[in-house]
This record gives sequence, structure tokens and C-alpha cells, in this order.
Amino acid sequence: MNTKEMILEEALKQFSEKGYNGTSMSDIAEPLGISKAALYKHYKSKQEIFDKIIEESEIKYKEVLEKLSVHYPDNSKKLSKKDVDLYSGISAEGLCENVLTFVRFSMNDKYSRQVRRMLTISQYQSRELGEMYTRRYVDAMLGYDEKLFEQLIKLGVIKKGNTQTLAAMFYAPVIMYMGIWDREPKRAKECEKAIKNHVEEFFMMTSNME
Amino acid sequence: MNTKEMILEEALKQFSEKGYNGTSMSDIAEPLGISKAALYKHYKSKQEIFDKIIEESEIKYKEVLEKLSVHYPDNSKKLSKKDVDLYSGISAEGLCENVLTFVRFSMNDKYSRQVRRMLTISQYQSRELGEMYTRRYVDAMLGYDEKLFEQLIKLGVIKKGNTQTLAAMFYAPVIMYMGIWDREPKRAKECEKAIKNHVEEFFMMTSNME
DNA sequence: TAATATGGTTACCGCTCGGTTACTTTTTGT
DNA sequence: ACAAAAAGTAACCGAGCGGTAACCATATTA
Repeated sequence: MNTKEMILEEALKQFSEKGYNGTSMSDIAEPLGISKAALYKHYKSKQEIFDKIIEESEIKYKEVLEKLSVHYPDNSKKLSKKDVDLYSGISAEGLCENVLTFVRFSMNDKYSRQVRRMLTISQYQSRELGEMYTRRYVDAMLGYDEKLFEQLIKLGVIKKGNTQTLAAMFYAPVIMYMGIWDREPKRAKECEKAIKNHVEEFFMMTSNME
Repeated sequence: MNTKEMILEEALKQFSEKGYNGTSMSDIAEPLGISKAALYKHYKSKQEIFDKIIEESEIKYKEVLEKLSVHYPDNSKKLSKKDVDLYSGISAEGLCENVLTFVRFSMNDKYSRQVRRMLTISQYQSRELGEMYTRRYVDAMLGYDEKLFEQLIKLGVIKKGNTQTLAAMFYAPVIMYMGIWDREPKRAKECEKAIKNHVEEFFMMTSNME
């Protein structure tokens, strides 16, 4: 890894712990064993480093979103034979496992965690950052879940209901517990278990098979 | 209102917008029309001002909590005749209205809003602040809702179920929408409506009367 | 081989920060 | 009425900030 990337990595670490204003250029340079002046050989300002991190995280975020949406196609189109096969194989158990895999990755992956923390701290810094936060961690996920439940209802896996409120009831507790997990890592196990319980109970409540 | 209180008020405003590190002593003094040196006649440091705000908000917070818990007594004790009367009068509609009243107050009251924003920005600043955030905005509310649902189940208003997951399913979407509302005030109406829909749908799903 | 781009260094700049000092004005209690 | 206490001011302090200048070693390249 070259210096330019190492700077971004260290800056993200610092920003996610102490925020933008709480982090000095020396704070970034020192752990890398270089002088703060050296930072300016790679980036022209502190703001540029922050912007670069945001920009890079947006690219990685879109990649992840791309992968997700591959699994659940646009509902405006008719389901192809392949799609039906895909959904028919879906079970409540399978979905629980999917959610838990997603949660564990989000919580244990260093990069995901740092970006989330940085955005949480910075969400009121500007309108753009606030909107980015909402878009990434709320709107996109809710939209995804809405599509998913629409399909599951069509396929008769779960009961009929308002997909928007269903998505919120399903997803919001997950982010709530992830928030606790982030703030108090010692409660990780408890949160993981609560999420598992929630997902299972949710599918029990909404499942068509009783 | 005396200067000492005005300082706290202005500091809270600044901290909630720009965070602790982003706010200077002059930022606090200037809008009050006094010099920053005058601040030190009332508080010995910037940290003390921050701590005082936290301390005061904790007192006000406890007062609110006290009022809330009066309505829903400890479940370990047997319900008194008075309590039964109280609960028997509870309807899904009444609860919806209660929740919406609580939400509207939390979102429109300047003080509540500023404290919530300040704590959101500062939640990773120290272990204590992180724990305070979780305790106030998650644990306490979940605990309250758990008790409430326990009563409602006893009284046969809603179906049997795990009160912990019920509480999460009920409360988490509310804070999620409040978060959007905080970050993007222009979406206030949309969020209020979403919360209303959620609460109504929740009681429809869990209600015993079909 | 000489010129040059790259990525470091140290020393320093102007500025703002949190906080202090010395002094003045206002309020208050007797 | 007046001394004491409280609440204000301008000016200043050392430290640390983001950022720059001048310089230097090491590769690459014409």
C-alpha cells in the first residue's frame, strides 16, 4: 500500500474517533511516521482528505448496493422464470441468515464501521452529509426491504400488508441494535442476539404458515 | 434570565450545531454581547460549560421520565384497582395519539432537539457519553414500552408475544423517522405521516380485535 | 550523465484557540 | 452613602492549528 492510501486510512481512523475538527494534520501524520508537511505532497488540504474519504466510500458503497440489487430485481418488470426460481427458494430461515450475515459484516468490517461512525459524527456538519447519511443508512435499506417484501407477498411467503411500514418494522430495530453495538462494543453479543430474536419473531408474525 | 443561564443556552445551541471542538468560547460569547473573558466569571472552562449542560439535561430528562413512569407502574407489583381502571380505558387510538404527542414535542421543542443533536454528535467522544446516549434514547424507551406492552397483553388489548421484540418493533421505527426529521427538516411532514402510519399499522397487526 | 519528478525533511508563517491578567463598571448589602 | 462583591472589558499569553518555503535524497528518464 502506498503512502497516499495509507494517509486516507489513518485519516479515516482518526476522523471516526475524534471527528473532523478534533483531528489535526499531525494526528494523521504521526502514526504513519511522517511529518505533517509530507501530507501536503499528496493532498492540498485537510478538507481534501476528508472529501476523498467520502468520495471513496461512496464508490465502495455503490458497489455493495449494486451487488445487493442484483438479487432483487425491479418490481415494475414482470418476474422472469429465473427470478421466480430464485424467490421460490427463499425461506424465512434463509432470510434470517442473510440479515445476520449482513449485520455481522457491517459491524466487524473495520472500514464499514469507521465510515459509519464518521458519518454519524458528521451528519449535522452540512446538509449534504446529513442527506448522505439518510440516503445510505435509511432510505436505501428501506427501499431494498420494501422491494423484498413486495416479492415475498406476491409469492405468498408472508402475509399481505403495507410494505413501507413492514420494511420499517423489520429494518429499524436492526439499525437500532447496531447503534448500541457501535457505542458499546461490550454489548455486542447481546445486540447480535436481540437482532436474531427480532428477525425470527418478525418472520413468525408475518409468515403465512402457522 | 441571568447571564449564567444565557451562557448555557447559547453554548448548547452552538454545540448542537458545530460540536464541542467546532465551537469556540468567542462563538458563545459574541451572540450574548459579552466578551469571552466574561464567560470565565461564570464557568472556569469550556469543558465545565459542556459538563453543566449535560448535567442539567440529565436532571430535566429524569423529570420527564418520572412523569412517564407514573402512568405505567412497576409490573412486579400487582395492579391496583386504580391502575386497572387506567389501563382499561386505554385504546389503540389513544395510544397512537400519545405517541404522536410525544414525538411532536420531542421534535419541536427547541431544548429537546438541541440536546439530542449534541449527544448524537458527541456519542463517540467518550464512553460515558456513548452510554448516556444509549440509556436515554434506547434503553429507557424500550424498557418503558416493554412495560406498557406487558400491561396491554395482560389486559388482552394486544396479542401475546415477546415484549422485548414487540417494543423494538414499535419504538425503533419511531426513532428512525425522528432521525430523518432531525437531519432533513424539510421531510418533517413525511416523517410525521410515516410515524402515524407505522403506529396505526402496528396496533392493527398486534390488536386482538379483528 | 545531467535534468527532473517524487516524497520526504526542518523551520517557520499567520492565525485562532482556550485561558489569564489587570483594570473598570455595576450591583448589592448594610 | 459607601465598601465590597460581582460582572464586565481590553489586552495579552503560550500552544497548537492548517498550511508554506526551502532544502534534500532518491529514483526515473531524456
